[in-house]
Amino acid sequence: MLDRIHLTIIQEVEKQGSLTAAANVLCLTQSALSHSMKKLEQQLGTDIWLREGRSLRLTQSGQYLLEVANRVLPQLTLAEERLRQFSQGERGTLRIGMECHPCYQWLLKVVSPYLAAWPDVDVDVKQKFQFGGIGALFGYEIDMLVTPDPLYKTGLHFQPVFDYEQVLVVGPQHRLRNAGFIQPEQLAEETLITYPVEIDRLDIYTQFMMPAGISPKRHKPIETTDIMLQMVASGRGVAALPRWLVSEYTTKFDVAPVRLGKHGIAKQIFLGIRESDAHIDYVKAFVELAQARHDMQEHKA
Amino acid sequence: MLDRIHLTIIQEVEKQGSLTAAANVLCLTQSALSHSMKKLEQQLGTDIWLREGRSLRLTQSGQYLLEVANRVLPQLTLAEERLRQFSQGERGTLRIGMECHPCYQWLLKVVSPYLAAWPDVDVDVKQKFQFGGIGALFGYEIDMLVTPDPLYKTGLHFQPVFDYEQVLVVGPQHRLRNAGFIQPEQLAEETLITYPVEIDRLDIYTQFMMPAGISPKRHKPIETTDIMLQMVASGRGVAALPRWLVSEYTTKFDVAPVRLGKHGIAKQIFLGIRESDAHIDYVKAFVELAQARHDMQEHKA
DNA sequence: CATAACGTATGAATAATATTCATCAATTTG
DNA sequence: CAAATTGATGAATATTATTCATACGTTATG
Repeated sequence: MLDRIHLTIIQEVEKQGSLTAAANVLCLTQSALSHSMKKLEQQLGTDIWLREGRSLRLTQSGQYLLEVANRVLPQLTLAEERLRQFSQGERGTLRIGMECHPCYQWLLKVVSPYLAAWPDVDVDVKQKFQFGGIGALFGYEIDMLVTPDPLYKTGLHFQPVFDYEQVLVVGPQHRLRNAGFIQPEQLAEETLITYPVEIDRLDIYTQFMMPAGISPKRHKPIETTDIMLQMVASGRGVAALPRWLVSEYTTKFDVAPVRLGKHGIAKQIFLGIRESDAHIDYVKAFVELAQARHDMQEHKA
Repeated sequence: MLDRIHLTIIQEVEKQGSLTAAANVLCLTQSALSHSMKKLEQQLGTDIWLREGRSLRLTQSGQYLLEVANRVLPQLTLAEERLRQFSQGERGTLRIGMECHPCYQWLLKVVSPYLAAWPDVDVDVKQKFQFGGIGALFGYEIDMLVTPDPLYKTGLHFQPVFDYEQVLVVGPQHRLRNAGFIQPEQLAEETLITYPVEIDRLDIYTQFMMPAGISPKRHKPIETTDIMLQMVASGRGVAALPRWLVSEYTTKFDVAPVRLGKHGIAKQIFLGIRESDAHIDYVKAFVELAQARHDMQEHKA
């Protein structure tokens, strides 16, 4: 069977000019090369070299094999180099899953410096999962999960990476705009605009209105943050978003944040990975980058 | 070292779904595959499969290796197939050298049916040789030589493939046009047009004029047969060409052949090969094709 | 829920293969 | 022409691959 060693020998013999010289370079004896190639020639049924006195000249088969060697061997050495990079965690693909809209905003800020620091790592972002984010993590659909709902299970590791306050966003001249904070009842006559997800994943429902037995007058799902705030700014309803996100949009739209309840709704985003991946350099680096940003945030607060 | 067998195993395991099934297909034991791959994993420093219960899942490294396998293995099997074809003489490159202009005309007629019969054989035609045609044959510059001057030496094999008469070509109203044959002296006042080669390779000199101590009034070298005959037809000189070649041009130009000397100049073209190549199918086929045409020609005559 | 069936891992034994050593023949070099 | 160099080759040896026997864990089944 035509094997890597044969291609290597042919290439080296051509480079060195003789079996003996090639044998030295390859740390083998001349005899070994001679035996190897003779066997190959017998198996292929064609000579690779014409033996002329004590020198070798490639036959047509030999020339062809040399071309194959020059083409194939680099592919194998590249593969080995790549695998070394994989094993050192220098290269890979980081598939990040996300389960919430604020997560996405946060991610954008982290990925950019990460990509710069790890040029050989590809980052894929996925948003839909058949069995939920945790399932996707366990099922190797993704390698990392950004979520507000950690699930501390064996085999997984979660850590908080971002703290924020969920606030109500109102437009100009809204009657609640200057309230220090609001009570659930004050939303009963409002149109509530949210991302199009199940109600039990909306904190303003689960943590604010549902405990008080209140529903908004109307509920309107909107895909994008921009459109959502545009509608809020034009007085078509109110929304619930992270305070920091609202702050970023106040120059663009005339909207204002209002605290939900006396103490506000405190939220956290978590980063989850499989514990078995914790040693991989480029995974570790991502977690550490997130950690560092989190520490910075706490220091400011 | 990443070797062909490893790529084969990875590919087959993926195809069959398990080590055990792949082992059967590859005519090895499950144990052999397990040992092989474990060793590779240790050398590469990275796992290829994640062992989950009794099934295997490719890691990133493994997926990458599978891609490499799918890309590289076909190249190796193709190479083996090509080498088999080389060994069977079904495929190759036939480098044909030529030393005379009539040779080229003859070759064109033979190559065309040959290429049709041997679609996997490339034919290269070369016309310039550092050490002459024979030298090129010995030096493996070419595999076949078409020449009027065979040299029967050990290691080479020549055989005649074309007989023809070298004749003088004259234009319309030429004073020699209707002579049955001419003597050397009758060329003393003519302009002789020939291909641009050394005089001692021109038969009309070596076999006709030089023995009689005669030179033409002028000697004009012309590259192509067409231009040459055009000049002859316009009365600008006379030329020496094979009779059959002149016949082919009589419809195109108003030229006529005249015998050189009472018995004419008889010429032969020979086909030479290295004896060591005589067994190669596509070489043998070419020689036989030439032989067949020669026999046909003799039969007609 | 026990148990059969199946898949992988592993150490030791064995078989197969590659490599070396010693030597020859042929060719080139000085 | 002697010395040096190169490739080929058979036998001895070392290395490597493969098998065998078996263990361990998972999955399927009645």
